[in-house]
Amino acid sequence: MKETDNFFDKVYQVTRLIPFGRVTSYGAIGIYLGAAKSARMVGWAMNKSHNLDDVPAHRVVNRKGLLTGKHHFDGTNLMQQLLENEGIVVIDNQIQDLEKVFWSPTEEL
DNA sequence: AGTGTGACACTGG
DNA sequence: TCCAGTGCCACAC
Repeated sequence: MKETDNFFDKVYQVTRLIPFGRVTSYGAIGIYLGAAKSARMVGWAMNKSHNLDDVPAHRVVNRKGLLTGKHHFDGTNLMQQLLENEGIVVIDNQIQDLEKVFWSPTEEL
């Protein structure tokens, strides 16, 4: 077991804590982890999260609310479907009313 | 030990 | 608002 996974583990933890019908950005998670500049790492962690089914990566999007990782999901619009299923309006991989569904771990967690 | 890479974020034009 | 370029950190090879 590697303790170095702490970073990734945290990412998974926060991602799992995302409330239903809410989304967050990689940067927000990075800030919460203390690595705001490593927002890219968060995405990498998500890549590994594919191994885990407890990580709702579909609730994690970039700062623009764009489903950048959708392509990485199932290769289809599964990510968007999941978000819409939670009441989030997604058009063309772009989350609508992002301000309303946005969830900040640093503020609400 | 070094290089390449990435599901980003920020700034400037 | 959008496009392009830059910085940034941590992981994989």
